[in-house]
Amino acid sequence: MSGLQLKIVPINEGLSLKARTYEALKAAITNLNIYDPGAELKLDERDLSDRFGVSRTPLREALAQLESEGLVKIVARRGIYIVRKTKSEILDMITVWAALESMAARLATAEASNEELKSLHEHIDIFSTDAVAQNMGEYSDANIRFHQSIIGLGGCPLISKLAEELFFHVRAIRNRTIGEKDRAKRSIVDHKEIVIALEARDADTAERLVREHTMKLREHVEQFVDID
Amino acid sequence: MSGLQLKIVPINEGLSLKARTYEALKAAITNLNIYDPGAELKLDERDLSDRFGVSRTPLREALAQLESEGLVKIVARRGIYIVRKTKSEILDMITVWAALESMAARLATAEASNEELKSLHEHIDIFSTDAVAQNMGEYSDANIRFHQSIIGLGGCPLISKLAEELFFHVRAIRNRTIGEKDRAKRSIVDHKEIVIALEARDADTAERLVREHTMKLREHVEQFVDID
DNA sequence: CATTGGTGTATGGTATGCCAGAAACCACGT
DNA sequence: ACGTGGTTTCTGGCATACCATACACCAATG
Repeated sequence: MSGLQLKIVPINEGLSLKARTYEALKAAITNLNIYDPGAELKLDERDLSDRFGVSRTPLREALAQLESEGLVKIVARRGIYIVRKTKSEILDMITVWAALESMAARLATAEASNEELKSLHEHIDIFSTDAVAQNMGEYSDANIRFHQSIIGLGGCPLISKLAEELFFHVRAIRNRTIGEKDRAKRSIVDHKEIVIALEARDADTAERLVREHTMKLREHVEQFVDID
Repeated sequence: MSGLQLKIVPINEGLSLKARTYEALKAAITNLNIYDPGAELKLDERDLSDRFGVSRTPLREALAQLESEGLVKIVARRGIYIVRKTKSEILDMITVWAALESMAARLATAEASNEELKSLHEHIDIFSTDAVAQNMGEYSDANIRFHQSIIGLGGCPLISKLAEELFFHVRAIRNRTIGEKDRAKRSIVDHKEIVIALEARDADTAERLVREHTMKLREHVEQFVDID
């Protein structure tokens, strides 16, 4: 059998310095709560290149990429700044999220198998509407996985990719939206209705429910979250 | 009056070399019909830096940005390749476009003024369904402006920005989809219905019509366009 | 003639040094 | 004390030189 053959593992060795620097920077920014008033938003090329142990060249290329993604802003001879999204921009992102996920739901009614749709229950059924109140953190994770699953079931990689980028930004203000038990309970009910529509292969209803659900979040953020 | 004051024009001088190189490269790629079998898809850093008259450093940063936008692919020690989107990716882009524009239409029913909605007629009324056949090129431009206008009336800058990026890619295969007079005539009818729904402030209908209209394009591309 | 190992070249990756402009600092004159 | 002008420093932009590897070519070997 294959025991006689050498087991070759691709060497890989990791990617280029630029790519690794990019990842490290992104992770660092991710872990920073940029909406804290005291957050350190200014970066310095030379300082970073020292701390990462790479020269400025790959670092600069990583930064340029982050800039084109809108995470940082580079100003010549002034500095590099981590960008804080405005509230308006975050609301727009949620709107686009709603557009994407509702389209994904529509597609899922045609593309997803019964088994795939069934798997959505995993993210909901573990929480009775009472249990939600118990552990908000755990619920929040399951909540995210639920929405990402729907997007995945749409079978459109581009939607998944775009949604992931949006999620990255919205995540930063997430800790300011959760915590209300009432919202969470209502959310569970919404999710159950969405699954029912998906399993009924009712594209119009699934799309509408998903859109309304996400736009509810948008409204909530608009009313109760203050980040500017 | 202001005639006594010096008229100061911002010196500007143009942006950084990196930014200008980026624009030049993007324009060059735009003007290249990348789906022609004989198109030159391989780039060379040193050659480009010579021809643009800049060093490799800003050129590389421009290329890195183009890569993160998916226009080129850089392979270490192999070369830089202009990316040809697969048919599947293009279909996905049209799907996302449908999601975005239909959401924009929904928003427009609430956000746009009557005057703004009225302005949509400009892109349609000049073409009777007969005149369309006369000048496909001119119609095609008006067609694009019509859709971009709807997206603009949604009042969500992020949707506009994303749609513009998508448009850039889809544009490259556009010349392979137009030309059928029947499709163009049907398109005019669709557009008129969309405007009616918008002016009636009927969000559900406007969203549905826009989505269906764009998904029709998707279906058409799927059936009749061959780019792989 | 086919295979194999070496060697040169092309090409992207990285390090480094210098440049120019912006901001902070300082000294001087009023 | 305050405004003004120069000077120093900090910082990103750019050019250049060198590095490492994938590939092509070639020669030696059977």
